This record gives sequence, structure tokens and C-alpha cells, in this order.
Amino acid sequence: MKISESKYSNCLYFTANALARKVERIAIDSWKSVNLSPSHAYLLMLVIEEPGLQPGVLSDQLQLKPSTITRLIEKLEKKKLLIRTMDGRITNIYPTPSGKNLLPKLKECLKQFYQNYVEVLGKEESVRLVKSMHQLIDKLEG
Amino acid sequence: MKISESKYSNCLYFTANALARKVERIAIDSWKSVNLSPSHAYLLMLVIEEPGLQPGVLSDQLQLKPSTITRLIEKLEKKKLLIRTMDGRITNIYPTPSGKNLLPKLKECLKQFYQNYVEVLGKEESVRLVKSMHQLIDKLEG
DNA sequence: AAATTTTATTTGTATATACAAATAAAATAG
DNA sequence: CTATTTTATTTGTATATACAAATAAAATTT
Repeated sequence: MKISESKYSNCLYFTANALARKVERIAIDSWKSVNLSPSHAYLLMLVIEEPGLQPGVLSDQLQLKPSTITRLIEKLEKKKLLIRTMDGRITNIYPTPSGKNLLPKLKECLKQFYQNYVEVLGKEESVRLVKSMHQLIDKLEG
Repeated sequence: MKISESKYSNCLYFTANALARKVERIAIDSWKSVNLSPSHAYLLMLVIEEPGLQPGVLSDQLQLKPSTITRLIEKLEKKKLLIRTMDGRITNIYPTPSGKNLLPKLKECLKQFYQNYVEVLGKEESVRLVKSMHQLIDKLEG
């Protein structure tokens, strides 16, 4: 069934969630080859590009709650892709060598993911849509 | 931090999820007065409006997996807002009287939720945005 | 009519996420 | 310099969702 045929399709809650789930499925596929969920992959990329990042910063960057960041880090630590150093109340996150080595593959996955939807939407339409979603987010911010 | 300042803000995965979470938070607030999560509320409204609906139809209507629908129904059954009758492999869902009685309140919550964002976006902009998200979903459908 | 396939639903398990409380360090106020 | 408040992070617990397997009924094939 097409989403537009469903009864509450005119509702933003409904539509935003349906879109997120659909995009998530595509993203999960795109990162399957490195055995990471999209959020884990994004977190790892951020840490590789800026080693030492603190959970609080990651929380801002990924727009996820601190507790969620902790959980993501725990998993990546178990996979030996990054390590935590704790000094006082500050935690710093660093990629391990094997984490760092993953970077090219991660970028490849990201590229693939982009292609997935840019192919269907066209580049300009994609950019436009993402931007108008940002505007919506920022407006709802209040 | 505004989403547009974050590093992967140009990414659809990231943006679609951030939007969904933000909208979800607003929706949760809107339905707090009836003590239901948004998905539970939508499911209940559908069943009140069309008593006897089957899980499979609900799954289509709400764009959620059958197993998720079962879980939502279980919870609403515990709250005595609906009941299941099972006949062969077919299950029918009916609202209980107290479920039915909730309808006006549910509609009030829905209205409140709409107002929340229509206020900020304007009516036309809201409709336009939801529509363009649909188009995106349908295009990604392939 | 028996065997097979398809369909509808549920169950067991796993995931990502968040909230609230706990911890502990740092900053500030008295 | 002690007491209080603020800040950064983690932990315990709860939620919504999905996947894969299980179940069982119905439909189809042979």
C-alpha cells in the first residue's frame, strides 16, 4: 500500500516516521558491508576525523541524547574500533588503528547511500528536500 | 546546537531521523492527556472508526510491521480499550465501550497536535511539506 | 482427498533510542 | 577553604520497532 492511500497520511507524525523508517532501511543496507548500523558508522566517522571528541560533542553533532551516545560508544569499543580515556569527568574518544583503517570503506558506504537516493530524486531535488526538512526542524525547535 | 551546524546535516538519513524524533516528541506531548503513545492512539482511532479491522489492514494503514501491530494491540487490550476475537487465522479487533468513549478526547489531541506545527509553518506550507515527503517515500519505494 | 503452498498472525529475540537517577568532578558562592 | 551548584557521563530501566521463526488456517495443486 502506498503511504498516500493510508488514512492518516496527511499527518506529519505519521509521514515523518514513515520516511525515517524507509530511509533507515536503505541506510542499514548501505552500511551492511562494514557490519555497522548507520548511527555507529556516523559516530565512528566523526571520531576518526576528530580524534578525542567528547561524548557531549558527539551528542550535539548526532542530535542524540548523551545516554544513547554512551551506548553507541560501548558497542564500538567492544568491536575494538575505538577506545575511551576517562580523565576526571571528561571522556575522550579515540579511534583504534583498526577503526582508522575502516575510514575508506566507511566513506564508500556513505557514497553508496547518497547515490541510492540522489539517483531517484536528482541532486538538486535531494538538496532542496533536505534543506526544507532542516527548516522544519529549526522552526519546531521553539 | 542547530541541526544545520552539525557535520552530517546534509545527509538524508541524519535529517529524516532528526525530524522524526522531533515530531515524535511533540506528538508524545499531544497525546499525554489520554496516556497513549502516538502509535497507540492512531491505531485506536482507526479501530474505533472501523470496528473489526484486521491486524494486516492496520499494518498497511499504519505502515508498521505485523509484529509491531500485535504488540500495540496487546497493550491496548491490557488497557481494556479494545478486544481481539480470533476465528481461524483471522483476527478482528474491536473497540470496547471505554475505548469508544475516548474518541472525542483522541480527536482533541490530534487537533492539538496539528495546531502545534500548523501554527509555526502555516497551513499551506505544512500541507506542501507533508506532500513532498510522501513523494519522497513513494519514489524510494522501488 | 491428500499434499503442498500461501496467508495471517503471534512469539522470541534484538535493536536503537530515551528518560530518570546515580555518580563524580569542576566551578562557584559563602 | 568549605558548601553548594553545575556539568559530563554513565547506569538502570522502559519504549517502539523490526526480523526471523513458529503456528495454524485456508487455498491451491495434484
